[in-house]
Amino acid sequence: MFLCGTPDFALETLKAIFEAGHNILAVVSQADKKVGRGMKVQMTPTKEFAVEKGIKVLQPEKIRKNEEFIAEIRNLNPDIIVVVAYGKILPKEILEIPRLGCMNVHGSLLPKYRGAAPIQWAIINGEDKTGITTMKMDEGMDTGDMYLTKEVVIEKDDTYGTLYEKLKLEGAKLAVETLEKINDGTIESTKQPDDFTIAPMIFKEDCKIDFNKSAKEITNLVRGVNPAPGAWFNIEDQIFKVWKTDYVQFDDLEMANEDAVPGTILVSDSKKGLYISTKDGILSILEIQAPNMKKMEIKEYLRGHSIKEKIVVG
RNA sequence: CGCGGGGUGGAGCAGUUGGCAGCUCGUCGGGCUCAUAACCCGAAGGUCGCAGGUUCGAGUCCUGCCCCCGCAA
Repeated sequence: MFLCGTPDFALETLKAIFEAGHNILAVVSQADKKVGRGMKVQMTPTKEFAVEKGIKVLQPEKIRKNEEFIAEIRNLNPDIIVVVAYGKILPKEILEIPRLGCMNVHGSLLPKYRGAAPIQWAIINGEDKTGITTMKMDEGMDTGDMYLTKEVVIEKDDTYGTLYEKLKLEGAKLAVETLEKINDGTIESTKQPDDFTIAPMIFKEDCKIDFNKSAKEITNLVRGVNPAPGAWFNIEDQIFKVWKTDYVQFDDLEMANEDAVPGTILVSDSKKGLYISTKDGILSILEIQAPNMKKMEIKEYLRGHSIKEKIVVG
């Protein structure tokens, strides 16, 4: 067999398959990236593991019309190709090479949340559950026939980061289970229902806090993009990132003015915290990051800095 | 040589045109209160990252070095 994938989400599955005793012919990863301060080149997680275990690593810059790469795969003649968070769509000529097809592990309950950022969007939309789906790949974006699914509950305090960790583990387990059943011929793939939704890539603009939404929706956004890239808003032309929030009702807060324009700083106090009005409910900022500073608990931040009350932000 | 910010009492920060080193919180002592993470009074605690330089005088200006952090998913 054969595995394509880059980040540590894929690494978990790679490890599980390796430990289950499958013969991994090669690992395909995106090119190494320059990361960190000083732009040091760092190996991708899957590559690092492969190198350690002496597995062949391929890092084609492009895969479409890359005859050399395609010939290499034909030559290795895998029974199946497993793809996890690889970041590129495989062309038909590659999909057709393995005898048992290509299997993909996706971080949602398909057909919901097809696309690049299923985990983030599930949280942003306030879902109470999501999951993992394994499927037989076709040429579309997460449109292949499904093999197995596994539900995962989204807890109230789950963030993109914590949910990612949970799904990573479930994904690895489900991948191994699916592989075994495919191998035994004890599984059928089923067509996806028609009511699909798309989870597109998330850009910085998507992470801007809109105080015309409810405090609950904003909190879901904050959870969904933590730890990256982070929700943000402006206070007097300075960008502040927000890492943790909660929401309270107007009744719960003294001095709260229900008529305040959404985005008004209602309370800014190093003992009480930072509260901002929204269209529906009050947003309590719990963890903030000012420009060029590290993340700070809000009360800690307000001890050294002042944010004016009554002003409107956003 | 990727871009940028910063090192000031225990914590988070101010510090203006170079001229007595400040603020909020915490800590300690005392007081008030039925009571408090409340309130009042008082106290301790700083080689202003390191090394040079300019100056009558440097946290502040110049040079070199060390360390920390943010963005580049």
